[in-house]
Amino acid sequence: MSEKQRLLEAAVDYVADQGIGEKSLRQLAAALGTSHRMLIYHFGSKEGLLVEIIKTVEARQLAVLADLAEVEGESPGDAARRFWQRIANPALWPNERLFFEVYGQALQGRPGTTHLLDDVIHSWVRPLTEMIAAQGFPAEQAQNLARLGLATSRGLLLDLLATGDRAGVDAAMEQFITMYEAQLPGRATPLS
Amino acid sequence: MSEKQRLLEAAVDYVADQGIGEKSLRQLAAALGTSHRMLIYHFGSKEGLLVEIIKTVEARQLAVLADLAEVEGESPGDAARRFWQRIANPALWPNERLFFEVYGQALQGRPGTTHLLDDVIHSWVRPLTEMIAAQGFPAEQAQNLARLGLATSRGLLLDLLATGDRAGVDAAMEQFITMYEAQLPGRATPLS
DNA sequence: TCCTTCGTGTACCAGATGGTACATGTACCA
DNA sequence: TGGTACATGTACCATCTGGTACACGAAGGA
Repeated sequence: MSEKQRLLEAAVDYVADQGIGEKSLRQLAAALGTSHRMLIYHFGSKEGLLVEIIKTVEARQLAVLADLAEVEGESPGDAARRFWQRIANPALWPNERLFFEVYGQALQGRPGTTHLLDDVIHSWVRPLTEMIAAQGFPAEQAQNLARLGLATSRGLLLDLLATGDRAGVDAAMEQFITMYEAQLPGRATPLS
Repeated sequence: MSEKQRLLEAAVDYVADQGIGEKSLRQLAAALGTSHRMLIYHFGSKEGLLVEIIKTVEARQLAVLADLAEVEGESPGDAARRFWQRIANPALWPNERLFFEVYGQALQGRPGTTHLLDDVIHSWVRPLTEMIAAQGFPAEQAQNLARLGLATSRGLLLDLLATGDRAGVDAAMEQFITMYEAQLPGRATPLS
């Protein structure tokens, strides 16, 4: 692995812990055991470094999704539960905090961050839609459910990161999954 | 209204538009037609200003909630729809973008922002729980539904602010409300 | 009239900022 | 051996940063 790559990984770990907002190149460099001169050397400019950090954060987030291979014979509700258990894992919190920090800055148009907005929804909704459609939902409803499930997960994650109240948030997610299970095709729908 | 109050309101409007992240006192002051000297004079320090801005953002957010007086004879689903219509109103987007930007920074422990985390969940969940409990839900489930509804709304709002896809996000919310209506007490629950 | 409060302009400060110039070291390949 | 690509240290730069010192003026109450 190149020195550049090593520095980048270390930089992401550091800003995941400390926040990316107010850090100067010199602070960053000192924490990584190098000099601000080297960061400019490898990444061209501060914004160049920012862009690469964000790409890494994005990649780490997507890795969580990609890791969710399907389990044979698992019910849709249990798949959702496993999905949530994985996302809510405290080991991922630093990266998720950083994700939301950058998301917020991207919404405000900070240079170098806005490309994150292009994929932040659809790179998740696309695969989730496929998984849900495989349960027998019509395509359009599957997409609505994917988008809804993503939003609910992110919203509850924001709650969890703010309050740390794992039990309360878990209960809310369980409520959601219960409602989802009641919608599954092949089940009597109380309204029809 | 004091000069300080006037400046504060103008400052919040400005950072709602431009982001609060990288702005210096001088940039802020220039945009407000004053000098950085005056900002220090009125708010003591940059962080003092930051704190007051955040309080204002928080207050504006809560004003949206407080404005949701109950409507006689409205069904629970329609109340939820009205709730969402109000939140998703584009006129509120700048304030909401700023809200999420500050939220992200608070999660990373930026000084002067973290007090937002104390109330960001419960000041919404408390009143929502009451409204939902009034529909006949048991207390605990009402709280779960409130927390879930808040998270879902915020998650879909993040989606909306990133993609601008009002139709897609509305459809996802409609899916959620449909699932919610199916849970209402006094209705046959398909699992029991 | 005097005094106090509020607001403001000008000028300054020490320190930090992102970025650059230039020389140097080290490894490996021809 | 010489060269070339990567990496690094030192020193410097103009500019900007949050914050301060001080003087000044207008308003208003005693």
